[in-house]
Amino acid sequence: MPDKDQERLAAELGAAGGQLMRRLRAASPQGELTPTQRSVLGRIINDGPATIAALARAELVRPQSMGVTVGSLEERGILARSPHPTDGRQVVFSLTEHGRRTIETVRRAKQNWLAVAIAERLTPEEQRTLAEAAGLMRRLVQE
Amino acid sequence: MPDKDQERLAAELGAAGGQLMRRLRAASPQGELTPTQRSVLGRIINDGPATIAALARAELVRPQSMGVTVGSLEERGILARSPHPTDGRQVVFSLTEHGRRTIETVRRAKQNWLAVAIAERLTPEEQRTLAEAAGLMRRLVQE
DNA sequence: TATTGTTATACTCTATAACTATA
DNA sequence: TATAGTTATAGAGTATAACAATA
Repeated sequence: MPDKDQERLAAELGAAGGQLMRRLRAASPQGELTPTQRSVLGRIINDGPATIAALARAELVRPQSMGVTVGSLEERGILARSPHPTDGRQVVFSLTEHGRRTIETVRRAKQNWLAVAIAERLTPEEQRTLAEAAGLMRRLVQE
Repeated sequence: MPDKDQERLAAELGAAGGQLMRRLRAASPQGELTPTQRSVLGRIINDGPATIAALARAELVRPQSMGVTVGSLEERGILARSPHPTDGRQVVFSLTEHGRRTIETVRRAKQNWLAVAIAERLTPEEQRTLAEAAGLMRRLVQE
């Protein structure tokens, strides 16, 4: 059973997280990648090509929702589909060359508001705290 | 200029934050309060009655967007409007008795998924890390 | 029967643009 | 002219439900 401090921390974390996400979305205008798209692409970059169902499980969304996200990335030529070698139901998505270049561009410091803010406004120790906290947040959302 | 570590931290924080917010939204079904609504109510509880414009500035959204959020809370009888004493343009929103009771209910541990997860799955030191990180996130989003 | 993916529909959150009323 | 609020419209992200194809 949570005590007062833990309830307050939950409220504060939710509010701060919401602001951070809003800020991130606001900082990715027009043709750029949205936070959701970046998250999906980051996973494909780290773990390799993946199916919609696998991405949905990893990102904690419904397959239909992931279908929309992946579909928009496919439309933009950032992801390309290919059939699964043995399972005819599955469709594997991988990064295209154009996608790889797009991501390189996005990762450039100028476009990357959050990375700049972290570098300029947090001490190294605070950056370590934040990195640790990101891991803790990952642990909390795991079912 | 951010280095590789800082860029990676930014990406990781964005991804973890996104998952946390999705999980929070999924954990507040039907008649409950959404994270955005909770954030606004928390601010009114802490700082007292406020106008739409003031809430919009504090929460980093446009006044029109805040108008939608506040409007939905007003429809549900959680917030009530009253005219500003001296400025005829402004409308001040405050918590109703029904709103106060709603929030009490939401804050009960059973409904509060995140508080329970924090209490059960993080050590006291990890909780302190997370609390500190929430403050850092607040600082980062400040313009 | 279970899983993968698609299509249709709807809700929340946020945005921009254009307007009215008040200062 | 500037600020507070409203209304209209749109887009992103997510959800549920119903379906087809494959395992």
